[in-house]
Parts: sequence; structure tokens; C-alpha cells
Amino acid sequence: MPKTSGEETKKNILQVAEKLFAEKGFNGTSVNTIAKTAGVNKALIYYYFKDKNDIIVSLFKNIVNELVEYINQKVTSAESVNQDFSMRNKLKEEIKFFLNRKKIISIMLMEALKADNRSDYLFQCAEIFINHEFKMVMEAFKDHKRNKFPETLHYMVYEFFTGIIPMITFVALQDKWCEHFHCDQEKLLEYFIDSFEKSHLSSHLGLN
Amino acid sequence: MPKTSGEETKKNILQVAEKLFAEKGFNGTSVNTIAKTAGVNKALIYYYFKDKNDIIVSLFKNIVNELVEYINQKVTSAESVNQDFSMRNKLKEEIKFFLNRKKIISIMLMEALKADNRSDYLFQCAEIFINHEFKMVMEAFKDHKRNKFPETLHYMVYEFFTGIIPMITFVALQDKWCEHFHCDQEKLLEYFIDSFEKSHLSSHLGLN
Amino acid sequence: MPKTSGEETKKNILQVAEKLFAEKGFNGTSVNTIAKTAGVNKALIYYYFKDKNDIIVSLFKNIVNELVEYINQKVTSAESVNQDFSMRNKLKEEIKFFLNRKKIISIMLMEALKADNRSDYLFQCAEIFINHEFKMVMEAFKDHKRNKFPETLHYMVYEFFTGIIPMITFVALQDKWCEHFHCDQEKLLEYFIDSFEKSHLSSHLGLN
Amino acid sequence: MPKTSGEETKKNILQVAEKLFAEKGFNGTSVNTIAKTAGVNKALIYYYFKDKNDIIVSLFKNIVNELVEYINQKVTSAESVNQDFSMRNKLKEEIKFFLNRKKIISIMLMEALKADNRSDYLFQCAEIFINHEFKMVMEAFKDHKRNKFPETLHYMVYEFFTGIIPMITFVALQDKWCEHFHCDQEKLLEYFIDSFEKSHLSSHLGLN
DNA sequence: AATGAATGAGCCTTCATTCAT
DNA sequence: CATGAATGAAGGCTCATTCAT
Repeated sequence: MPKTSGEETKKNILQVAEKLFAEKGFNGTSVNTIAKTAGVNKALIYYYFKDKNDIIVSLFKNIVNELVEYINQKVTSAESVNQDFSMRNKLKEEIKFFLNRKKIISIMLMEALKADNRSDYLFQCAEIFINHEFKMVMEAFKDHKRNKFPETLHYMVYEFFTGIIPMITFVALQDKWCEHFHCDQEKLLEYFIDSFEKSHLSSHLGLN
Repeated sequence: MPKTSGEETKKNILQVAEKLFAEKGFNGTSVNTIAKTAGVNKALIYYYFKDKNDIIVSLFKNIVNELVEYINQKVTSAESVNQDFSMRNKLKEEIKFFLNRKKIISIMLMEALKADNRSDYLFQCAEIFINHEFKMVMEAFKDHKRNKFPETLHYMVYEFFTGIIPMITFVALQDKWCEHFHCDQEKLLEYFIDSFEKSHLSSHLGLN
Repeated sequence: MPKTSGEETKKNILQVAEKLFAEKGFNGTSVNTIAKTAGVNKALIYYYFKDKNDIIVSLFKNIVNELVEYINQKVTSAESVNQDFSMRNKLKEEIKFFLNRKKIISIMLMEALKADNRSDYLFQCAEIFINHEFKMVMEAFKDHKRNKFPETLHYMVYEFFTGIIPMITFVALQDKWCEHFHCDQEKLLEYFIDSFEKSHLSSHLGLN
Repeated sequence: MPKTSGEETKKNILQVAEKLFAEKGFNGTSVNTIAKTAGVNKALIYYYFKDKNDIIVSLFKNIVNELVEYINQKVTSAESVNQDFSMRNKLKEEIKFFLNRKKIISIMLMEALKADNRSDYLFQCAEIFINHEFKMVMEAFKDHKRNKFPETLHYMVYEFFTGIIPMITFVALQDKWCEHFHCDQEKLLEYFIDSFEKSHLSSHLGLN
């Protein structure tokens, strides 16, 4: 007997799966557990998803879409608001965006680390993010200083390994960090932002 | 004392397990597969290891030991060699050390990302590494500037998220990065070192 | 009375089921597959059929009815047409009849072969067929030679194992035979008819 | 704890599987049922067999081997014994051979009937059998009458559809036939042999 | 030190079937 | 007539682990 609309059931399954995958990893989570935690029949999961992998891929596709949406809305809002909207505020906002999605980010990282893995959603997300940053920066370079701009690949390496990676690792590990080093989240966030500014932002590849 | 053939078998199992865990993750690798790949009888694995978890823990303990050893030898060698031994060279050496252990590093990262996870080998390694860096830096601060030194926690956050994390993520993802972005390893390494220097090293939390 | 769209849907389901059962066997075919292949909702199948078994039973009943109809029309036409209508032509016609129903025949054979099986549609069909043959032959025996006629059971064994079985096995296996032995259907049919005439028909239990 | 040698366990599984496949068909038999009936752990079945299909293939390969062995021994014995060893006796012996293997024969037939099926063990067996018959017959044709011998393909069609098929169908269906038509096995066998002689053997494609 | 055999529990997936709409 | 949603049971298969030898 259908209690809820199909879409809601599916969304529920996805949320539960995201939580469990983040907790125990993809292979550490059984479809049975997902079903029980979500309070649905196991077979129903296979009514909505081709197989277990389809669940994680759905999650990945969702986060890609959300990221694109986020980026697009940032572009349009960026034009209207004050240009002086400080970098620090932008950074805080981004971290907030990622913190709200720390579960899927952890999952994406875990899966990306498997040498076997054929999915490259982490890199896809990174590209989306970096391309946007790239455009922003190019804007600032308009007429002058163009020759000082680094090669694209170099730029991507910089953005990925000293920008995106610290940020997403931060959201993925902050809870465990706090627990291990006995510090509170607020302070950690503050320190992280400070560190990130001093390292990644301050130099920004010698552009500023 | 001559290594018994047993010790070698055990080492072989560990090496195979490390490779497979790095490829498919801990839960994605079965003891059966380890046995077959290592060419040993499945039951023999249980002769050398209490259970499957004991294998990964052994790997983690090994890397902790190797790190300690590496650090200690750096300390002693640091005293003897030229102080001017440039930071860039030190960095290259460290990356080399990590690159040689990229499999276990990937595994450690994967496991650390699981929200459930009770093991904290990643943080243990980080602490060992950071404590050493800390001592080095303090040395340089000896008499003067002491008041300018940041709070320990702040320092650790900086070292961990903008130093260690980019470095180990680099060694863990470099192969996949090159494949995805069609660049060669040499160039990626060069760009990474450059990026790392410009971000993490150049500022070094405003100490220099 | 115009066929309701419902009747057509039912017929469609039956056709699809027949095709699939012949391809993968009854147990190898899921109701889901039938529904998808037929392009109807799964639950609709249960609107028309009590359960999965009801589908195959429907098919069996259909073929029984068709056989009865075929036999009856042969009887009436036999009276009107030339008695000399050669045996070979009769045989060809019968084979054509069976070839047009090779799918359900294959299914019937498969199911009959299961030692467990409680349905005896194969034997039912055989009885219908043999009884008719029996009457035809008896006709020819009318007044004379009656004593020479074999016992009924013996007659049935002969008709079944050397008449019906070769014929229905031929229609069931001809495609695969051609594929395996690289021969074309025309030639196989010709050879089969020849073989059948020489063995089953020529002797016809020593009656002729 | 291993009660028996592995080979015996494997043989036991095969025997049980053969019985169950013959009763309910391959798809109608679950590995679970095989395990329970054989009194072994389900996982043990996968220790000895790659998958469920490997079980049936093993059975098929066994029967092929047994057939080859049977044929070979017939050849050698044929030379030593009286040439007059009547055809009827030879036939009885063959039927006995097939009756002793009626389960696997039923299975082979069932599987061969599936239009989908990619395995052709039935045809393989048939070829082995027919090739042997062929040689025997050719022997008898030695110098004379050679031109009267039919084309090979024609010969195979004859042997397969009017020789092998009636015979194996007989062994596969005799129990059910007796039950359905209320006759005893002895009588059925007698009638069948008689019918087979009169149809297939008597003409033998017009060779005799 | 090493192995073949064995197991219970659990895995992912599909089954036939039902029900509310 | 027809459908989307739901389910309990069972499917094939693999898991980590153990034991006797």
C-alpha cells in the first residue's frame, strides 16, 4: 500500500543511503541495512534503483547538479551585489555549502581513492568548480596582467590540491578531528578559514 | 637471524592485501581474493592474522613505524647536513617518501573518511609528522619572536589541512588525476610542488 | 460481437508468454519479463490470469482446442476430398500444423519431461491425435483383417514414440539442428519427411 | 570438519542435483534445495562448482564421457563376439544403457528444447552415437552396395529423429506414460522395442 | 607452516503476488 | 481496464571464519 508518493520514497532511500555510505562506506553498507533504516521493503529499493551502484551514482549526479546550480546562482548574484563582497565571506559561504553536503563529499572522496574505481565524479565536480573560479579570475585580469596568468593545467593543480582538497577534506573530517584533538567545531572552523586564507587565498598562485 | 620462510609469507600477504585494499577498499576486498592473489591457502592467512581487520591494522602499524623511523633519521641527518638544505628539497624528499607508500596512504584516508570508523591512524600519523615539524620550527624561534608563534591547535590545523592533506591526497590521486586530465606525472609533480610551495610553504602561517 | 481491447491484451500476453516460455522455459521466465515484453503493467497480468501457472495452462488448453478443431475439420474434409489424397501430403500438412505451433509444443515437451510434473497435456494431445488416427485406420479395416489389428496399447506406443514424438521433436528442434549441423531448413524438412515415411509410415505397425 | 573425501562430496552433490533437475528442471531447482537434499552446506556447493550452471555442465560432460566409453567398449567387444549377435539384443542393451541414465537424458532434452539455450550437449551426444553407428554400417557395406548409401546428412536426420529421439524420449517418459495409460513397465518396454524395430530398424533407411 | 574441506551468516538481487487508486 | 507502489520469500552467490589433518 503506497503511503507516500514514489518520489518521496525514492528521496528517503537516497537520504538514508547517503548517511550510511558516509558512515560505513559503500561496500560496508548492505542494501538490507538501507532498507531497514529507511523503513521500506528491500525489494522496493530495486523498484527504484537498477542496482546498489545505481544508488551511489544517483547521489553523485545529484551533487553534480546541485553544484552547477550553486555556481550558476553565484554568477548571477555576483553581478548584482557589491564587488567588494570580501573573499573571506565568499569562502565562508562555500564552506557552508560543502558542510551541508559533507556526507556525499566523504563518499565521493572514498570512492575516488579506490585505485580500481572507474567513476570520476570527484574530478567532475572539481572541474565545474575550478572552471567557474577560472572565469572569475580571468574577469579580474581583463586587459592587463594577462601575460602573468599561469598555464591552465598549473592553475588547475593549484586549485585542486591546495584549494578544493583542503576544503572538502575539512568538511569530511572536521567531526573526527574535533573528537580526536578535543576541540570545538567553532574554533576549528575559524582556524581552518584562517589557514586557508593564509595559504591558498593569500598567494593565489601569485596572481594578486 | 635468518628470516624464516614464514616471515616472508606473512610479508607477502601484507603486500598483496595492501595492493588490493588500495584498489577496491577494505570491504571490497575478500580474504579469499587476498589468498588467491598471494598464492597461499586461505586458512594460512588466519594462521598469521587474527582476522581480516588484523591485516589492515598491521599495515597501519607498519606505516606508523616507518614514519617514526623516517622522522628520527631526518632529525639526526638534519643536524649533520647543511642547514641551508633548501625547503624545496626537503619537500621533494617527503613527497618521495609518501609516494613510495601511496597504497597504504590511500587506504588510511579511505578508512579515516568513514564516519563510523573507530581507528585514527591518519591522525596518529599526522601528529607524529606535525610534532616533528613543530620542533623544527620552534628551534628556529629559539630566543626571539616566540610571542609571535601561533597557538598549537591553530598550528596543527594549518599543518594538517593545508600541508599534510594536500600532500597525501596528491600521492593518492596523482595517477587518476593524470589519467583524467591527460597530463604526465612529471609535469603534475612539478606543478604540485610549485603550488604547495606558493600556498603552504610560502606563508607558513606567517612565521617566516 | 466486437473484441474488446481487453481480449486483445490478454491474447497479447499469451503470445508473449508463449514466446518467452519457449525461449527460456517456464521457470526461466519471470512475470515481470512477460509484462515488460508485452508492454503491459505487471498487475494487469494478474487481472487476466489467476497466477503464473494459469498462463501456461491457458496456453495448453488453447493448443488442445486447436488440435481438436484441426482433427474435426480433417474428418469432415477427409470425407469430401479424394481418398487418394496421399499419405505424404497428409503428413506434410500435419507437420505444417505443428510447425505453426512449435513454441507451445516445445513448452509442452519441456514440462512433460519434468518427473515431478502433474500436468499431462502432452499425453492428452497425443491421445486426441492417436484416437483419430485409430478411427481412420479402423475404417480401412472395416470388414476384413480385423483380427490382424494390434492391441490398442501396442498401437498407442507405436504411434506415440515413433510417430508423434519424432514429429513434435522435429518442429521443436529444427532451428537448432540446422544451426548446429549447418544445413538449411528446406533440406532438413525434406530429409525428415523422407525418414519419417520410411520408418513410421512404411511399416505402420505391419498393418498395410 | 571433512567427513568424506572431497571427490565423494562432489559426486554426492552431482547425484542429488541430477535427481532434482530431472524432477523440477534446472530453473525449478534451487541451489538451496540441492544443498539441503545432499545434506551439505550451500557454500560448499560453490566450493566445488563455479556456479549453478557449472553443476549442470558437469553432468553433461559426464554423460558425454560415459557415452564415449560405452561406444568404445562396444567397438572392441563387437569384434570379439558373434557377428550374429542380433540387432534386437543390441537394441535392448542400448535401451538399458539409456534407462540407467534417464535422469540426465531428461535434463539434456529439457535444456535442448529451450530456444535460447547455447549449449548443444544433446547434439554432441547424438553425433557421437551416430558416428559410431555410421562406422558400423559402413563396415557392412564394405565393397558392394556403396553407391546405395545415403548422403551423410540424410543419414543423420534419419538416425536422430527416428532413432535416437524415440529412444531417449522413451527412457525419459516411460514412467509417466505408464502412470497415465495404466500399463506396466515390462509391457511398455516390450511394445516399444517392437515398435522401434518395426519402424526405425526394419527399414533402416532402405539399406538392408 | 600449510592445506582442503566445511560452515552459518549475510550479500545483492529477483521472484510471484497484492493492493489502493 | 489499467497502473504505480509495495511486500515476503526466495533466488544465486560470497563472506569471514574454523577445523582436522
